[in-house]
Amino acid sequence: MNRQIHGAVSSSSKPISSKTQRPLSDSNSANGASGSVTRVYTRKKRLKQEASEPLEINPGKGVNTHKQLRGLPDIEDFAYKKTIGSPSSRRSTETSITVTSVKTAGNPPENWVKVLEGIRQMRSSEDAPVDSMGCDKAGSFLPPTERRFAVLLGALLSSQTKDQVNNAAIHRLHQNSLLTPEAVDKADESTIRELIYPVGFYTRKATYMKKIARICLVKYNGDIPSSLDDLLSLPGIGPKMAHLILHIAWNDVQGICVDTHVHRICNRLGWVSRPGTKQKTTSPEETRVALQQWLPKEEWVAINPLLVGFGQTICTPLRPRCEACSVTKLCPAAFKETSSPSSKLKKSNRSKEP
DNA sequence: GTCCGGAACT
DNA sequence: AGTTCAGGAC
Repeated sequence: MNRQIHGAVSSSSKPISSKTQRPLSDSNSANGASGSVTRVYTRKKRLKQEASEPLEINPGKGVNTHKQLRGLPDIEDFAYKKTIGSPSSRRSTETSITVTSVKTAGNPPENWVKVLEGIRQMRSSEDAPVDSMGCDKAGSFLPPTERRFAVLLGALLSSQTKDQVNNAAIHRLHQNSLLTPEAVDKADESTIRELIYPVGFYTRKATYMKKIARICLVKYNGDIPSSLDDLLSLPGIGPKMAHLILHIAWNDVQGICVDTHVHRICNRLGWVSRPGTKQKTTSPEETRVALQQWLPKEEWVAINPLLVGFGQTICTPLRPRCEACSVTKLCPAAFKETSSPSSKLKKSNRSKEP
């Protein structure tokens, strides 16, 4: 039924089931960091200057990354934190911009429309956790700037976390007026950590939240970045979340939000492969680039919730329920991963699969 | 490749 | 008890 952006939504591949919360144990309410809120950021990895070509992404919207970050107090190091735009992501972005004229850079797999329709049908008859929502609904009641910040936080917190837990955490932050960069910047990290618990990796995420809040304040005037590269430069925000945030917060589709489900399913369907080969792609990023080569842009946003839900209910990572799938006739991997007990032995035997 | 912090499988 | 899963940092 409804398929919203899915959001960072339950990235949980686990079949539904509930049971998460657990009382906040005092060992988690560590206060060791409360005094270190303004700690000095350690110098991070150097930007891997592939400085040759000028990067032009999202013209008109983006802020020019490196230069503007240089010389800013405190957050300076973040400018160099990540490799901004690997060669592949660069290419993909360019592709996305020209997609209307090129339409499809690569050859679409046969029957992809039928497969997609089949999956849509299956999805409409089964409920998947992904339907319950994630960061796309975060802060929908807030004014735009605050809503965007809430979306960003929702995306950050949602990974490895059930929607319900994530939503509850966002709710607690809101109750404590901690959904603005100003407030988060002022709050103790330990306070934030306790409020967001038990989202996955809450300690790291509390740290990221503090850093992100400061960056938003200093560099983006209290808003969140609006370009892909600037989002990627935030700690804790990688390709998956960056594209998701762009979609939801800015309604800007620069790329496909590829998570582990999309990655796995596209490979099973034979929709993507390593460039120039027939081998499976080895990372979600590689999958994203390959998928963007041929999938019409109109499908870029919908593909994520669609495949995530499908991956949670039928095309599961382990023992996919091929018997319940309506597109097995079009799937090269159908019935080939019927995990049998001794998965160990099995795995080594089938190192390579069609 | 390991870590993070835990849930949910086998 | 051991393994798998998941996004990102390092």
